[in-house]
Amino acid sequence: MLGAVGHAQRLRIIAELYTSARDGSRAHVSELARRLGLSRPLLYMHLERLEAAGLVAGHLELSEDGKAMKYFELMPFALTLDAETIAETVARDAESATDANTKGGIG
Amino acid sequence: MLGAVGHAQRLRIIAELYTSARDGSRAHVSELARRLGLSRPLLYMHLERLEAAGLVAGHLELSEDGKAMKYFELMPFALTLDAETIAETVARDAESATDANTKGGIG
DNA sequence: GTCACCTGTCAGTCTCGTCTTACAGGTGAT
DNA sequence: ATCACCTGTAAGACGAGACTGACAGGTGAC
Repeated sequence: MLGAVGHAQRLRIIAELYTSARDGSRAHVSELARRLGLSRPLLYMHLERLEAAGLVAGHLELSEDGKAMKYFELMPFALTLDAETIAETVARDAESATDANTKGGIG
Repeated sequence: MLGAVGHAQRLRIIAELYTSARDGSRAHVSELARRLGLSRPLLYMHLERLEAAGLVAGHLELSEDGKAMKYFELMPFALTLDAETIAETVARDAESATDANTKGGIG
């Protein structure tokens, strides 16, 4: 997930979604792309990454005139980033990786 | 800085430095590389990045037998990562970028 | 001298992620 | 039919970053 946040464009996307939600307005993908100055395919890719990390959620809606519009909204998230937390997370990941090897090993 | 943390190997390095410090022991670069299973040049690169982000600090010492040893220690850091913080940071960055263009422009 | 340690850096490779271009499909308005 | 919107995906260019191997230099022990 830190990988998802570790990129300037993605931070800009989060910021834009945040301020939009703050204004009470929503933006579909194309509109968002125009505001951020990104191409749509590129924005799609970033949104996929953010969605995979659970930071945003998108759903397709039909507007009044019948056009399909995909709206994205920000998911509430908060995590504290310090050395201790990182150490715990890494240790946990190492354990589960070992488990996977132990239990479901090929040999 | 999120860029520095947004990589698995770097998280492992931080975790290793943290647990080492917790044990009261220190590790020089070569020792660290062996523990993590990384080549020294690679570890150097990651440590540079972490040092540039202010997460670690390294200093060269002379051991009893006169050998040069470079020790790295973890700097205390903690940051809360949520949408609001990100939005503020992005806004601030955009401002300072505009300032830079306004003030120090070439033309 | 040779070996086992250490630091520090450079040149090159190779993978991954970013980003653009282009396509295919759907709707309503003119 | 043509235009202006929208979604969604695939192919390829491109560059940054990760990673390896080799090198130069220093120390103490045998």
